[in-house]
Amino acid sequence: MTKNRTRYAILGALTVKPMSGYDLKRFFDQGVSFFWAESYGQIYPILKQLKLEGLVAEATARPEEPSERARASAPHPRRLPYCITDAGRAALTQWLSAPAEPQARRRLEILLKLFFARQGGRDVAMRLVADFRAHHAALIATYDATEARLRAEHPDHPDFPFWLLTLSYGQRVSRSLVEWCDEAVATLAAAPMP
Amino acid sequence: MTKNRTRYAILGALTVKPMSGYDLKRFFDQGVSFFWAESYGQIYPILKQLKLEGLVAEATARPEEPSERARASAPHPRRLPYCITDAGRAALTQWLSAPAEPQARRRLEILLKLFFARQGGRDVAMRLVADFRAHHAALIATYDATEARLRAEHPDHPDFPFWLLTLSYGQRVSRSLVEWCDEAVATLAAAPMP
DNA sequence: GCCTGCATGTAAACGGTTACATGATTCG
DNA sequence: CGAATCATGTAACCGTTTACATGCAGGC
Repeated sequence: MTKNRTRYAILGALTVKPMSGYDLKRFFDQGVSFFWAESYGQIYPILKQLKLEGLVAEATARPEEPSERARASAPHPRRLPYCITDAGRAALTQWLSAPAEPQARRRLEILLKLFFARQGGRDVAMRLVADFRAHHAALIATYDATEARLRAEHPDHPDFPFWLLTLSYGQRVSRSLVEWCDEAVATLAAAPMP
Repeated sequence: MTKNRTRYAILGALTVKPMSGYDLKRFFDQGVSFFWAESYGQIYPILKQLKLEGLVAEATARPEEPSERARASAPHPRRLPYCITDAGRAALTQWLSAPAEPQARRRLEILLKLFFARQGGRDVAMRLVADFRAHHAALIATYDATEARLRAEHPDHPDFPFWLLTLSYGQRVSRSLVEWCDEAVATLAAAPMP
């Protein structure tokens, strides 16, 4: 319907495996946090809504068959996982087919600050760039660590090549930005400042 | 006070030259749109608020001295420019000194789609990447054009080096992403897909 | 006078985060 | 038992976009 992308983030996550709201939060926090984040305030209401629309359903753990009474004995359904339905898969692939909007919000605070950096003086600008450089250097380290872990643990997962691609995106961008920081330091050192 | 960055975007813009709300909108749309955007719904209310706080003031065009009666004869003040005050400059430099938050929102739709791209099939993924590549190739062209225009028209502006730096950021990132797209195409071509 | 564009503004809706409330479970 | 943690949920708030309302200026 709308341009709500959280719906599809959840639907996509449920193609990996059935998950509860809590699981989904962990998935976003630990799995894809560097390019996508969700909060409980989004997850639970939208999960409920997706259920109403029939795009997800309560998972009836096929292999273990938890039995009706076991389920009924839990008054407040704890950790009830959802799975994606056929209709959900259809909605997901339809969204996948639509062109991705390049970037929802263009707000790069570092560039806004640098654009006006002459007002703050050279030292302030230098520290700004140094912090930014350190941030991306640290990001590269985590990307590399994640890649190593992935190659060791899930080299045969069918989605493995796609996971590597998202990591590669982060690695390339952060490497570029480290280089950009070095350029910026040189420029700032040479620029006439108050 | 808060983490409202629009305030500082406006204050910073007013260090370039005094501007009205309309001018500010054009400044963001035409000047820095690739890394910062603002809408009227933000600009006018915050401008009013900044005025109340004494961080900006109605510009009393010093050089031309529009005279009291000329100003009074305009019933609805048309295109009334604001300029930054000393207090405004102080607030701006204070904000500049604070470390920049790396990235407000982490939502890269292209990566979310690619992460689940196996669900959509190879062709869909390929087109996704192709569109993304075309987008960044076009961006690079506009960056290069802007850089050429800047070098021709404002090579002596004191902020010129900083403007070039923001452009360089965009150029480096988009060039990296074009390369990433080529990697992605190769990966997708080789990956086993439904 | 009338139309088009300039300019200022605002109301409503939206997407999202934060902080809190609540109950259930586990373990010392 | 009591404390910590797990898990679900929600209300309030915030920043932002969108769409619209208004009114003035200049040209036909």
